[in-house]
Amino acid sequence: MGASKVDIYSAEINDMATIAKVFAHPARVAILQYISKQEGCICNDIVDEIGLSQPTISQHLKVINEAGLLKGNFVGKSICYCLNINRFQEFQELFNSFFNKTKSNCC
Amino acid sequence: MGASKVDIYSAEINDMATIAKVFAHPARVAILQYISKQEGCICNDIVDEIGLSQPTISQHLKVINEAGLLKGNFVGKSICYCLNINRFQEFQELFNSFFNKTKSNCC
DNA sequence: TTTTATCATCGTAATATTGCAATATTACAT
DNA sequence: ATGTAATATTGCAATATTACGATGATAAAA
Repeated sequence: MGASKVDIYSAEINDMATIAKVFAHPARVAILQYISKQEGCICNDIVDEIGLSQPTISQHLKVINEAGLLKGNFVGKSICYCLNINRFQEFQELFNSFFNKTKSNCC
Repeated sequence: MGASKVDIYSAEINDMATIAKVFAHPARVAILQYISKQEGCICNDIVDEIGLSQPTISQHLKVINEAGLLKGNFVGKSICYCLNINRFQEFQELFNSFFNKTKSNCC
């Protein structure tokens, strides 16, 4: 196989897994941290900062973006990637809600 | 490829990704939720509850266990799985620390 | 217009993950 | 000891992910 049986779980559970997947690769964690550290949201030195090729970084950015975590502003020929904090906060709340719900009625 | 270049990231970043991977599959999220819901930590009807085969569930349990999230008590020939709340709480704190750090100094 | 820089996409190789059938192991009961 | 129920392990097929080189697309600069 290799494909998850998505249809047998509730939407809530699938959402949780989908969101977690974004953070389930160190490159994406590193990208998110790096972007957030930049004042004024500087562009693609991400490739230089992290040790991966430009296409690979671009691919990871796509995953992060599809999760709604990016805002991209064009500045000349570069793109300024910026964290979508609202969405990020949403994720944090979802995680906490999952954690709290799961541990609360535990044995 | 298919293999992550783990050696180019800090331990903190790799830890974050490793932990997230546990929650990055709906079966594992479902298993955790189910286990936590049971009063007194009941045994392996997880297979019936979720719609996957016994070997598959066993495999997912192994992943969860290797992350330190399970306590297993033998009760006759069955095993009572129980959430390791301390570890679970640890994970929650790690996530929150990552979220807070990342969003705090953002553009 | 041509060049140059930045980023996305395509194609592809290597590896990982998911899921299950078959089998092994474990632990109790008889 | 033998049988049986519960769980783990193995082996394999299908699919997903990761990474990169090559190629495109776009927009400023020359």
